[in-house]
Amino acid sequence: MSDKITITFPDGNFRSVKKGINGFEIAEEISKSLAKESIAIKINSSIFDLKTRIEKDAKIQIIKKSDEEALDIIRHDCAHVMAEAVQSLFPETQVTIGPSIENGFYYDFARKEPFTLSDLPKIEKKMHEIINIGEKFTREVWSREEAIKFFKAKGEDYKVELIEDLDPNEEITIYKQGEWLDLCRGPHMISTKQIGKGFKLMKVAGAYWRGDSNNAMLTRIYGTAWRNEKELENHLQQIEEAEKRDHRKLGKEMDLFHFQEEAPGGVFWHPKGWQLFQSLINYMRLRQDRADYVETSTPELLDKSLWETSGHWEKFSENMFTTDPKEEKVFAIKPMNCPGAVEVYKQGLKSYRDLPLRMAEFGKVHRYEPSGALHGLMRVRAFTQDDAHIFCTEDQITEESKIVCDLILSIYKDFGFNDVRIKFSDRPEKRVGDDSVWDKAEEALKQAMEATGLEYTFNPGEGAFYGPKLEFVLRDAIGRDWQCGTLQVDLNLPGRLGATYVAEDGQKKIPVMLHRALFGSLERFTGILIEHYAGHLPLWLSPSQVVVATITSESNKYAFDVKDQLSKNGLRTEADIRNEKIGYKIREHSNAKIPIILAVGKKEAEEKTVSLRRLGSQETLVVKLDELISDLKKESLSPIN
RNA sequence: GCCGCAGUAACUCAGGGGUAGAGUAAUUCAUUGGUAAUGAAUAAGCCGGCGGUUCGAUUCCGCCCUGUGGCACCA
Repeated sequence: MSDKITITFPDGNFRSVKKGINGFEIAEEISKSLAKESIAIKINSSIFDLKTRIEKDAKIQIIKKSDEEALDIIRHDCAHVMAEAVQSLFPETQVTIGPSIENGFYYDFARKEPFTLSDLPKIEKKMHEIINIGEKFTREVWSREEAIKFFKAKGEDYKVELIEDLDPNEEITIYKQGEWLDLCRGPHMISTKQIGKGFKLMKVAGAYWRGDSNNAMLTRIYGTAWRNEKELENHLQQIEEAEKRDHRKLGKEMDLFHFQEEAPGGVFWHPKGWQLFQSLINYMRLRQDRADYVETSTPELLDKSLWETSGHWEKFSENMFTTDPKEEKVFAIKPMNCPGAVEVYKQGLKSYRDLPLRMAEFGKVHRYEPSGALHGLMRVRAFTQDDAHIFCTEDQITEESKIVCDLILSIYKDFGFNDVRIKFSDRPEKRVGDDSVWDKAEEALKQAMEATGLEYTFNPGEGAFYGPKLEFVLRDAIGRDWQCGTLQVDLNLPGRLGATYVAEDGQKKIPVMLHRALFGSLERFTGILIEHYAGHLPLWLSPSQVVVATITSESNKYAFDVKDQLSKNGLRTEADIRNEKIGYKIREHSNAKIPIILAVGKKEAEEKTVSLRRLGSQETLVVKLDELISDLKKESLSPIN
């Protein structure tokens, strides 16, 4: 038997090495600098500690600190170092879990007094000390009994619970760094020193043990970690950039909307915000008209019994607003539009010839969202859905679903959202209807997805209580994901609410109902657009499109003349004839995110021109008034016109 | 809903057991100017609400409301 094995590198080169060699030794054989740089090894597509012995022929790749794959390991190491720092500073603290996450890591601690922001600098300082010492990470395999005994003795109840719940066949591995140790699968780097300085503790938060609100609340510390300080700096700057785009901040600055104490989760739309909101509705209405939808409107208050019949009451009564019973009847404020839509459908006898019937409604719904969930326009208690219910036959599900998918993607493109992901969710635990019906609904939706050829990910158990659903997640200008559109195949509610149609054979049948929303919540979508565009709305959406600003009062008359002509041509225009310097006016209107500022003075008045300046540009352009009007008329058209 | 943090002038924020502060905005006056802040003066506050401690609370303590960062939830 040979004591040699063959390792193959990513570039296809291979070499014969002694059996039982580890990644560090391989790196050293190649070069000293590589050995210094390396932190882990990929063996046949799984990542291991650098010191892991290789016993068989394998494809390997040395992971250097500068590699993309290093991030996860650095972050996980950071979590361990933070836990050590915390336990050395606050010995009464129990550790639980501490994974790496997007952009960083966290660790959940159990402690009587939750940590506060003011504890972070101390912990961070201690972390730097631990990193500077350069404690070696070492891996050990323990027996289950040994591990349980050890953590029990230490009073680490959560760790004991974790070990007890591990798969009995799984090896129990412990990672030590200096004196401190943790139950962990790894991998880790060689030394804490390799973490470097590219990390920062960010915030503290409460988090339930094992993500279950029935369990104890732990105290979680979040950190961000990168390969070097420059990357960290970069990340912090990105956070700042996102804060600048915050729709709550911009909404105030642009005078779009406000919230107040008396209406938690309710939006007060100001004239400009409402203008934007209406532009979106008008756009969607046109798109729907062209896609053969009809539009309806149904009552906000419906007898509670209707919600019991639909099944909403059973699942969501806790989250529904109801009226104070002035008579026997209790009314519920609608949290969804579907029962109303079915009632409209049920008026008059429907034939298979009427199907598919695509019925839209810009319905305002109210949901009692948990107080902690509220967030600006993104999560409110009263919002407007661009809802529609497509009544169709089972045979039509695939085609109709495909049409909806195409419509959604086409609409998102009009706002510059080209990166859209689709999630497919199937039956949840708490649901209505027989499994055979669910089988049919899920199968139909899957077939529809096949027909579109679009890629999707699978979200088991996340469907609506009446049917499986698709969710459309779009990525904005700075790479954040927002879940907006949805399509749900419902073979349950139409039957429960008594909808029928007469089929070709003269028999009454129950139609299928597809629920779909494209923007989802208009309020939320407005918020997303504000952040996506950083307040720089395209001309067609901008509530104020043009400001005509005078240089001196001499040009007031001309300014009003320009404003009138633009207004007559459908451009939302204001004149600013205040006794202020032009620089002041430019600054103010730029801050208010007005897309186009026209400065007019003596010269412009004489020549019938304007001096045009666009938001975000320092350039000025002198243009003839009539040319400007025809250009802006074109530019301000919505994408559907 | 749970854990942490916050609430002071229209806005952004400082302050702190003894009559409340700044910048911006507003109002008035002067200034008529060429592309991101002209100058001066004036006025502006139940210091989120309710209780408690105290001679005295905007400040300290408790409860509540709202917001906020997470967790949980999201038809």
